[in-house]
This record gives sequence, C-alpha cells and structure tokens, in this order.
Amino acid sequence: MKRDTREIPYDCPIEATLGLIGGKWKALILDHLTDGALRFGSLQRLMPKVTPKMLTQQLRELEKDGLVERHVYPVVPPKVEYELTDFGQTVLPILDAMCVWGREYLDDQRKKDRKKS
Amino acid sequence: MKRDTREIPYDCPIEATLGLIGGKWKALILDHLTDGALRFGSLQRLMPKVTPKMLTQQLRELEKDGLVERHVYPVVPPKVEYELTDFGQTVLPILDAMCVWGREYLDDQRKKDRKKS
DNA sequence: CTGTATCCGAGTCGATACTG
DNA sequence: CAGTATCGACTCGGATACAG
Repeated sequence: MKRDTREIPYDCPIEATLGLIGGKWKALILDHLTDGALRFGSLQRLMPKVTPKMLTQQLRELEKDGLVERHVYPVVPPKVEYELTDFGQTVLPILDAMCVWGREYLDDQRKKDRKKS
Repeated sequence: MKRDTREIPYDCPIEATLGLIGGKWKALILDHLTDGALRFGSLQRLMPKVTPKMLTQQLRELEKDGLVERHVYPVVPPKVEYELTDFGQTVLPILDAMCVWGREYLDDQRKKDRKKS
C-alpha cells in the first residue's frame, strides 16, 4: 500500500487487491463499517491511534476506489457519514478470511511465546 | 506493508495478516512458489522489476515469519532454493480469493475505461 | 464536528557497484 | 550464482496548529 504508484495500473490482481485494501488503516476501517454507516468522529473513537489526517486520507482513497460512500448532511454542526458501497461489501469475505487466518497465526505465536518463558 | 513496527504484536488479526503477506512483493513471491521450489535467480527472472536487494529482504522476512524455507546446497556454483512451508501453504486460499476479487475489479475498471474513450 | 495545512523525521526503495 | 554495501531520492506518517 502504500505505498503505491497508484496511477500505474496493476498487472497482477493480487497487487490490485492489496492496493485497494492494503493501506495502513483501510482494512480496519472497512471492518468497522461492516456493522453500518459511521461518522468521522465515531471512526476516530474506534481507532484512537489514527490521526485525523490519516483517517481522512484513507477514507478518501477508499471513496475514490468505490469501496466507501461519503454522505454529507448539510446541517450544523456538520455531519458526515461513511458507508460501505455494494462493491465494498464484496471484500468482506476476504477480510474475514484474513481475520481467521491471522487469528490462528497469532494464537500459534502466543503458544510459542509461552513455551519460551 | 512494510512498513511495520514488527516488534510490537498486532492486536488485530487482519493487521497481522497484512503484516505477513502485505509487503511490497510478498504476495507475488508466494504466488510464484505455489508450483514448487524456486531458485533465487528464477524468482528474479519471474519478477524483473524487483531488485536483488528487495527480493532478498522480502524472502528473509517470509522466512522469519515461517512462510518460506530457504535451502542452501553447498555446491559450486552456489545453489539456493526457496520453498513454501506447510504453514505457507495455508495462505494460498487467501491469495486465491484476493486474486479472484482483484481480477473482477480490474475487469470492471477496464470496462469503465473503454466507456470513457 | 469535520476536516486542512504545514513541518519534519524516519523509513522505504531503487540504482549501482561490488563480493564469496 | 546469490547475494551485500552504500548512497540518495522519495514517501509516509506523526505532531501540531488552524479553518469552515
């Protein structure tokens, strides 16, 4: 992800996928949005370690790539919601697969760590 | 991702997964190794755009994370083969899923591009 | 509330040359 | 053949301050 010459089209589908969801916080954002639309502030509270700058940047890229939709409500105070598009929904199985696999990996790691100590 | 503070354990399984296979060329390397062990030079020829430095770096990380095994044959000229471990094999379904999804995305993109022109 | 602007250091990556 | 060493450009991302 990053990390990417995003203008040059990807030859490899795997690279393309990583380009779309491999960004530093994208998978996490996508994950949080699975339960429904969220406001900017809510996302920030869910990911305290992400600066507003990064959050905006990642959201804009997700929007550009058609995974997320941005809804602006013309009210005061400003209200903006982010929501998965239909296309965005289609990545969820991949995210799930990564989650399952990652969890097993982490469990194994922890077992090894316990053995060592 | 390189992109990673690899010493700090990942809290999120998805992040962990991306940490292991999200590196700039890792998915591609893994993909090439699915058909069997390959030598350093063969990998280089399959990925001409990857410098030896990067190839070495990515391979070492894959090795450290237990996805790939490095076999050194003490002969002249030197011969080194890289091979997926059993654990490395378990990522392949994820790679496949990303590949399928990425291909559909790329196809859609191309359709849109044709419409525009 | 939802961002943007600016600065700046750390890390990444390519190019090139070289080694056992 | 299979790498390593070194340099430098570039990028990423954090901190901070500010704006509509």
